[in-house]
Amino acid sequence: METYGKESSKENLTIHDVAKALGVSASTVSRAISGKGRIGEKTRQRVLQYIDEKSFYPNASARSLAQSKTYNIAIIMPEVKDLVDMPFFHTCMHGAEEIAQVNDYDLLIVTTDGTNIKPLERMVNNRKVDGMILTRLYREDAFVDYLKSTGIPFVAIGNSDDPDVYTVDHDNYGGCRELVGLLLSKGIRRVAYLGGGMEQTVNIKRFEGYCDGLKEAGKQVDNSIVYTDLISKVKVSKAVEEVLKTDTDCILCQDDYICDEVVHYLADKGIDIPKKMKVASCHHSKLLDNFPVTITSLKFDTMEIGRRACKTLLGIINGEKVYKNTLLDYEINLKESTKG
Amino acid sequence: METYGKESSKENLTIHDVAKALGVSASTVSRAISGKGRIGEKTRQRVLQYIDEKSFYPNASARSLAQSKTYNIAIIMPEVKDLVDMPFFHTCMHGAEEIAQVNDYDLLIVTTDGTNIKPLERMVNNRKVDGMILTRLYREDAFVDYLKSTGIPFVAIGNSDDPDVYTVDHDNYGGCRELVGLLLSKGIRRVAYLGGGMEQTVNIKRFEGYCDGLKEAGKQVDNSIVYTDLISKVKVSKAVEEVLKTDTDCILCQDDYICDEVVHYLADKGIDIPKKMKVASCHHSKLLDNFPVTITSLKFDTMEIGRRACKTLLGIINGEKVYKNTLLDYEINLKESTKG
DNA sequence: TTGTACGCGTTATCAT
DNA sequence: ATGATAACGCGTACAA
Repeated sequence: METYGKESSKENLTIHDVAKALGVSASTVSRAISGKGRIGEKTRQRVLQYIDEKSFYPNASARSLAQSKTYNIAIIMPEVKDLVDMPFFHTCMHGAEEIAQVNDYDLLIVTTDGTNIKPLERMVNNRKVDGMILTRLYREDAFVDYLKSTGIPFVAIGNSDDPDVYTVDHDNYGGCRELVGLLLSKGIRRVAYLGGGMEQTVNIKRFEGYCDGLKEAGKQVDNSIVYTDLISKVKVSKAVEEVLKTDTDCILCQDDYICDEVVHYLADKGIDIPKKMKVASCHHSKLLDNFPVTITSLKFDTMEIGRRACKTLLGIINGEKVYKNTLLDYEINLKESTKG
Repeated sequence: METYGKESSKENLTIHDVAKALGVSASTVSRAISGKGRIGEKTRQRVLQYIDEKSFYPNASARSLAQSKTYNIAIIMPEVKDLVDMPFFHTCMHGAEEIAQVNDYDLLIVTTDGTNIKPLERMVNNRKVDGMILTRLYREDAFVDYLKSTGIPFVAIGNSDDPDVYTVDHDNYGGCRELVGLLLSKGIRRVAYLGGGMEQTVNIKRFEGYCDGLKEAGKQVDNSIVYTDLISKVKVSKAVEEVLKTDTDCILCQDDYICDEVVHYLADKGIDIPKKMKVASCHHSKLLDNFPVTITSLKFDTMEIGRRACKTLLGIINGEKVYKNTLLDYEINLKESTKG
């Protein structure tokens, strides 16, 4: 096994090689790189210059083993099937990655549906990551229970009642409440609510905002124009059909996916927006940009969600003091769809 | 150091713990797990049962260090700015992850623009991955040059002249050629081509397919209705405006992003599709689904691209024989936009 | 300030 | 078939 010329080839150097070449010990090299422990400034510079020159990079696995730290974090993505709002998750992912990268962490993606925790277990059991970001929260969240039981640091995107869970979220509640208030102040009389399920906490928050927005304006929540189980396009259409029978003059959509269906339905029926019916959405994405009429909506900085989630996670990992619950601001975009 | 009750706590076991408990040596345990090396069937079962019972999982970092293998691969994603066709990349990503997961590999994502190879270098230098998937290919690709120089296994999504590069791609050339032929056979006389830049090899392939499709039908490529530099919406509009001055009866769009703009422009001008102008796109995505008129397009199985890229990469890593260039099939969807 | 020696948990080589 | 032992490359008490 001839290893002559090893140094000059693409064989990887070790701190021992560096140490030998510089006539110091391996620990000195280690210290120079990590910055930990006392070390003379000149030797430190000497080492740093040498490893830069020779392009030495520490072996991540070895470092990992020695420190019990992987410098990896994982982000859990929902199954692709319901990819209607995948852009949201992907944008979060990129935000998280941005922060991870500048902190010399790598981001590992894991896709799984809401029930299968096997992929998480593998990561945790094999100690492939130092922490995790959960991109979705359910009311009774099996992932949360599992992660808590393991003690691994994690941050969830969304809202949780659990005082143990670190969360980062948009202020869905505040946004919806203010939006509803704004709509009512503009002369709109009755606002219907079209939502698609209450399993995810984000939807609960939006609905609460809707309710409190009404109450704040002295109005009652009228259950005959409230829908929270519109899990298919057909159901959305049906709901709009029902709403049209009442004297409702505005439809508030839980997200732009529902809004998409509402707008299409109204267009099909020749019902003018905003003349005959006003429409607003609790979430803005690219989807809304392709409509003939611009839609009033809540705009959130999704990338920032990912960034903050990652920052918080790294904070926890590094034992820093971080906020338990981060609530990011919203922006209300008033557009044509609620004009008049 | 009292370690009583250690087993029941969340302290992680090692193969030594297992070995001691079973009265065998650590190497035996290792063999039982890996399946490598000779080992008695009954001891093997005994070990396997025990580790299952006690939920022992090998430490990934240690294994990594010992084997010089990370069981990680990376996928390089383009910068988020031009997220017009991000869904393509994200879908690839999920496809790759699916395969990675069933092979006990983890997928690490890295975002970078076309010029900055720093993030790649970090991964390679620190040996955090066993291989990489490149989701984009440029004509003179700095990433390819770099990766080749390191010797790390990698697979690129797209097309490359370089005989050293493993690639997986849709048959963009064949698809476009057949699509053009089909359009012409349906009575269309002149097909304009609207493309958005020739840096990426996928666009070159599509354009070549367009040209050869024409030639095959005995037509000449007419440069006055060919655009390959429409890098903004305005430019696309301008191009359509120009094309409308000629007696062109069909516009072939390089991708659905351009198609989006074309359709909107025509709608604004009150030009009926397909009566006054036929439209087709070389790529289908969700974007096309929201149009008032259904669009004839090439449909590719993007998830499968990711899967195959990952399979190929794992094949290379494991020293298996794999195809150098994989070309996946296309599907031509004839819709209203070219009817007549 | 620097060096020595050992540990991190696994795999691989060599005996037995 | 199994066990002892040496890597793998880095971090870190402890010693000097």
